[in-house]
Amino acid sequence: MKNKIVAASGVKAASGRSYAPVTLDMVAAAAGVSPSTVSRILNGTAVVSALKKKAVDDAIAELGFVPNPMARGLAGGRTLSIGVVTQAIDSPFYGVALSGIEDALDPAGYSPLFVSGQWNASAEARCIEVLRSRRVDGIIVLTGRLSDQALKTCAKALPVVVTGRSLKAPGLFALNFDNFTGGLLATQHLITLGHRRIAFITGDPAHPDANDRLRGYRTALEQADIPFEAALVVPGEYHEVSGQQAVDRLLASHQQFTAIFAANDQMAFGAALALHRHSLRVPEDISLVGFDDLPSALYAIPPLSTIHHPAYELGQLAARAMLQLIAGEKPTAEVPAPRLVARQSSRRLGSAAP
Amino acid sequence: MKNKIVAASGVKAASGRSYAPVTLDMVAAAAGVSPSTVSRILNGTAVVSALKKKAVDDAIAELGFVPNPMARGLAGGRTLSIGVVTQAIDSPFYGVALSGIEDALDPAGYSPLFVSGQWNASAEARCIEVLRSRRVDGIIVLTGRLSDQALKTCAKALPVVVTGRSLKAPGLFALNFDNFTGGLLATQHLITLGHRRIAFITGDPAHPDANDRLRGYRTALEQADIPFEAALVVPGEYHEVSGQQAVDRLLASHQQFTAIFAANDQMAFGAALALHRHSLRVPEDISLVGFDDLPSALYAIPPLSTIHHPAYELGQLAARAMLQLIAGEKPTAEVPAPRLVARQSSRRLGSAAP
DNA sequence: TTGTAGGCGTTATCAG
DNA sequence: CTGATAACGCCTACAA
Repeated sequence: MKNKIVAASGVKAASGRSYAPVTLDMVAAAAGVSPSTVSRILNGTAVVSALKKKAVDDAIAELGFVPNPMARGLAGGRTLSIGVVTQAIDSPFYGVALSGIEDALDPAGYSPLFVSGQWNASAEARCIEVLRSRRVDGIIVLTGRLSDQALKTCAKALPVVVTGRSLKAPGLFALNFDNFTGGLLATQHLITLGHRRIAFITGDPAHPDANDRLRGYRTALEQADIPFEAALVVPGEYHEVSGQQAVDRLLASHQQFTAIFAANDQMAFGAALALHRHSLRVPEDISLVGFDDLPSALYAIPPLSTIHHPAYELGQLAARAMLQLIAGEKPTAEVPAPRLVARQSSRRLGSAAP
Repeated sequence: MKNKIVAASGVKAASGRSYAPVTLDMVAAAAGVSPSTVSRILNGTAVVSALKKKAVDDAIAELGFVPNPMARGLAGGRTLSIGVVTQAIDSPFYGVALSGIEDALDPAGYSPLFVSGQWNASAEARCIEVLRSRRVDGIIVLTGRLSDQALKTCAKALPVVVTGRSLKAPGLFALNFDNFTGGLLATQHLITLGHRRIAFITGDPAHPDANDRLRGYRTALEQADIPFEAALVVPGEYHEVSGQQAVDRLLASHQQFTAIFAANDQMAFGAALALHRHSLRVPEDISLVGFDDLPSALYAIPPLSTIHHPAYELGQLAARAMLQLIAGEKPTAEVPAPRLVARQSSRRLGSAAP
């Protein structure tokens, strides 16, 4: 059913003609059947004789008919559009995820409707109102600040897929990345390289994932019998400036450290710049590890060691889960496990060569 | 079916929703007026007595009524949504522009509907079909590959705002950034610093802006009486890898050069990495200038000198122009002029200190 | 200034 | 299997 819609618009695009309001009724007339029959063929709602089906398919192709989503939404109660609450559409991390969502939704004939919550619970709540008023068929929330309760309530009204937290509720599916293990891996990596005084730049404490990453850091230290030192943990806010400031503060405090683990890549970039400004080289003087594996991590100087966070796949998974939820199936998607990507920003303590 | 209320709740119950649809009719009933009066107040279509207006406004607030965009769209009115054809929603440049669009549209009650064309004319054509089928009130095309003709045709059916090219047609408004001057400024900057052998990494030749930037480069050379050398111009494709490869090729060709101007920041980042890999320092050995002033340019090491391209403002301007077009006004927006942002990746030729 | 009636393009519910 | 017919929620003449 869905494929037909895509095919139809493809044909129309290929013919390059300008828009004309071809309605379902016109198709019906052209095919010599009733509108209901056309509708049934379009939606696979009922079995139709092969003969009429062909006649209708031909008419659709001929006329370049594209169903009107408005009318469809009004009559049928669905809009073939999925609301996506993101925090910042221009974030390097979310951008990739959105791209994954779009790609997964498209073949099913659904369109994403993006709204930005700006890391602000009340803005997010407003976003959800907007989406509802537009009668989206479901809502995907990319790691926001809404309370679990708010999401559960929302899920009573329409399917919800949320990333960045674990949560169980009817009509709701949560897709959580294992930030704890990610933090663990990153820290273990540095420990394995011989580092013992490892500074940590935290993420925004309001994010659950930030705390998980911190827990991973602490656990790795414990496992290696390295005492935790609060002075080596500096607060950040997940963006570049905060990483830069964190390092400035760290340096000003005269704490000794040979490595830095930043809770995300953006802060790692800021940290790298601060180190550079203080004439500290990465990785010769200080090893640096980030988190997320943004596309740009590969082009940092030196290329950043980091934890791979599959944002694109996450978007795809979320979208597919939503499609399943809508179809009444139970989503089973699992987020890929975190994986360390060792590049050139980290090296063995005291080694001259990499 | 006995009456509307029963019918409505029946539908909702069937689809398992608890979201109570408040309709315009209900508002009318609550306020003791006719539906058309409510509609008029909602749209400002006609003058209504202050008394009834207040009653209706109260009822709307009381019931938490939100007009159904589907019904509104179907009935022939607006959908309050603007289609935005972007090339890659996860591009650092476009992400910022989208953000500007969203922010400018929101206060007017419009929502953007983003679709990605992937730098592919036929995909873009399909995008436009999708947007039209969703009955968007207008289309903003962010620098695509569609032919001017295709855009003009499209503009006959609904308002179109396009960036990245100059074009005049009824119902169409083009917002073009002055890429030529940008290229000129960047090159002049390097020349002023004493550089004479300046390599240029081009953008994808399929983009008009890429050629304009190249023209700017050539013109600056001419003005300074520096002979143009084809061997110093290497093709790129606007992404990091291509910048990296361009430098590899340049170095392999044994051409002498003291500076590189990359047609966008992403290629400049790739170029910087390639230089780093070849143990060439920026800016001590090679000066580097980019184009676009991506947010991350500020955090490159060293921070990248570049041409400021106001992506966010561009998005805002495009959105506002669209709003004007819809209102029947003639947009007059002008894109801010390009501006050089000198940071640390470029310095005077032969100088030891910055 | 206000109300009434008809229709926008589909889907869903009935009979046949 | 198929075809009328009634919604869906709102807007816009047309009438009053």
